[in-house]
Amino acid sequence: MERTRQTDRLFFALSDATRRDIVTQTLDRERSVSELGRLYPISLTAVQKHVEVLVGAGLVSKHRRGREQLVRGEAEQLRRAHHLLDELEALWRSRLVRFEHVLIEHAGRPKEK
Amino acid sequence: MERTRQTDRLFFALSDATRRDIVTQTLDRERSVSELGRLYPISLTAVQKHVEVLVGAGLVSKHRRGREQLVRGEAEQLRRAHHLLDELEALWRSRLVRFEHVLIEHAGRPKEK
DNA sequence: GTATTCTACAACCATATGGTGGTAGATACG
DNA sequence: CGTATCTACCACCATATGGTTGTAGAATAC
Repeated sequence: MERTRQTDRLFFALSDATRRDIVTQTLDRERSVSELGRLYPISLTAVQKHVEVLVGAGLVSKHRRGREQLVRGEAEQLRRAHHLLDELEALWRSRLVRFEHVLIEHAGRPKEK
Repeated sequence: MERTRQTDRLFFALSDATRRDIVTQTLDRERSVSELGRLYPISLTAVQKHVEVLVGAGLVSKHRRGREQLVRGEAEQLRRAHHLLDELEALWRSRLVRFEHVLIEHAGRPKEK
């Protein structure tokens, strides 16, 4: 159930274009919050909030260097999102397999009108 | 930009546990809205709203059969979500590759103190 | 026919979200 | 030192979200 909330946060964090871009921008090299702020036409406070959402989802991490706060994209968590989708698909597949199994069972018996 | 909004909707739709479960429940066989309503401890109206969000994201489709509205999970769109994550990861990889390239360039020169 | 079921839709409410501006504390710069 | 920069935090606002109840219309069941 805690895991569920984490999944919620992960997908929610990915549901905003600015946040997705922040992840992209910070995957190759760390960027300070104010540096990120210059990339978008919104206030620095707004960017800070987006970063906080991403931190909560584990998609980026923050750590201080002097007066600035460096943001780094966490590729691991991206893979986790991937894995979660795999699980959904796997769930689907297992259900489909069961469904086909039922079909086969039925096919084994003479069809009734 | 329209594509971006669609991506927003897709991830947002996945950011709620009830909605994810609805997708799971409707992937193997169609279920009516009221049938889904019995699965969760919330009002039928709330379930209807969740279904609408999923329809907007393309994760399920709805079609009438008599008085009931059948909901079917769309595995294709799940795969699209998968693909979008792949793109994010690819973006990350290409950036990482560039970064490593820079490292190699630097390694080619004598280190300065 | 009447009654029941399934759905849609409207109104409403509490909270969350995404944005703003302002203030204040650290840190770096000249 | 003083000043500029970076960040955190607070209050505020508009809108979205997730939930409720209630009403009404269609299709089915009896």
